[in-house]
Amino acid sequence: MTDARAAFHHGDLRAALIASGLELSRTAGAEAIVLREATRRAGVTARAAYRHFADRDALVRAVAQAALAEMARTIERRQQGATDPVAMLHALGTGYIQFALDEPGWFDVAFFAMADMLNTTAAESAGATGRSPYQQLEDALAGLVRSGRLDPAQAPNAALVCWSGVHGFATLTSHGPLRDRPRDQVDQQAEYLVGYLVQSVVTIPPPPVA
Amino acid sequence: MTDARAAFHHGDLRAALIASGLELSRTAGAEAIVLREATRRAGVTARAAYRHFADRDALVRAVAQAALAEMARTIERRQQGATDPVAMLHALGTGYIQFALDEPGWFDVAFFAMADMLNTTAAESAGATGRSPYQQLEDALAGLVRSGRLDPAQAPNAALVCWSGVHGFATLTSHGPLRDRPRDQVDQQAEYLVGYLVQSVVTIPPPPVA
DNA sequence: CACCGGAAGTACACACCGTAGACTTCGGCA
DNA sequence: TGCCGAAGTCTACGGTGTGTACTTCCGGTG
Repeated sequence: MTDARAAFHHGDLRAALIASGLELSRTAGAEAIVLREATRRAGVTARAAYRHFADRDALVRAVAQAALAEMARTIERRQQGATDPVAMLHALGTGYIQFALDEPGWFDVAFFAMADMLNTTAAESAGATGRSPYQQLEDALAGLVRSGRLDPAQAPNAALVCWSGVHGFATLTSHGPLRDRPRDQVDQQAEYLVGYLVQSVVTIPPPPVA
Repeated sequence: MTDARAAFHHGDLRAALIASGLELSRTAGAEAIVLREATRRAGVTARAAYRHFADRDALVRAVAQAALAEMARTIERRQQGATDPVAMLHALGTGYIQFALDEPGWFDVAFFAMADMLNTTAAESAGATGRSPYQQLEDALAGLVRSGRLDPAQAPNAALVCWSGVHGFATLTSHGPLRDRPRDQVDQQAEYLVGYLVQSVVTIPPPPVA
């Protein structure tokens, strides 16, 4: 659908619009993606966008997938060289948070992509190794299970605890109440939190409270 | 500024606009707060809103504070009758999540109010007991410290871990990737997560990883 | 009591947005 | 060569936030 022959009047409008969307959302988040401005930057009439996207929301979703892929790449970069599953999980957590802090606009849009669980595992949301952030979490936990440091039955719970904790922290510190805290303090707290979560996971989690 | 004598041509337009804003945002979140529609519902010209709010954003923030207060009341209701600090903390966590699930629109707006840490402690964001959700967290942890179940030096870290975990879970399950999960399953996971966090807090947390 | 100053609300206007329908351009295939 | 369908343009509509200028009406002061 977006093969080379689709390059027609324009070069590849679909890709150009997504690129414009990334520019627009980088500083001001998802709501800054305005269809008319994106087409303007691509040197094309507003209505032309409708040949490639059903409506503005479809464009935003496409940009979101691109942002999520950017996030996956950031995480992969952090994980580079790590082979120990514990180190992998730790790098995943800090990479997730780092991306939210360094690219708050993209983190905001990426959440749109995540909003649909199916998209989270789509190829467009993946990094160089072809894994989306959520799949990267699954991978890291699978590594812990293989190395005998995590009860397989507890893996889903561990995913929940880790994802919730890291995502909450990322949200609170990038858009939320804690967004004005000095960066070095936030980095320190992130390090603490991720260390805390990783350590929790490699211990047997408590059973649900009755 | 909003005393009874301010009731002039209209009854109390400021309050009426906030009420309309709560209606509008209840189902569709913050972006559904459209100034013209709010004034329309108050039976007044669009421009009249500017006598009470600098711009749309100011209205949204005011609505956000009201939503945050609603959240505080939900939590208070959950805590009713609990005296044990552990039970208080547990009820806080589940109340926070319950509100996000039952009122996703208001939870979305409330985050706008939280976006400024000062607002989080403003009187308009408080429940019947005059405490905002963040203050309720501080109170619960202070109770744990008083009862000797939490090292005072670890209280800030505990706040961070709890808030991040609960907020992340609430976000993921109300607007995020997990929003389509069946409600009873989500409730079960919420119970697990909150129990997990509470138990973590009453244990000595691990030191930061070097 | 008359009056008038300022607060509350109105009328109109503007630029911008997302999107619909009909038209034009252009490349590849018969 | 001729034509068909994809890609993009033109024009238009209703909606939005917001600026400037005007009107309406209350409450305190002479």
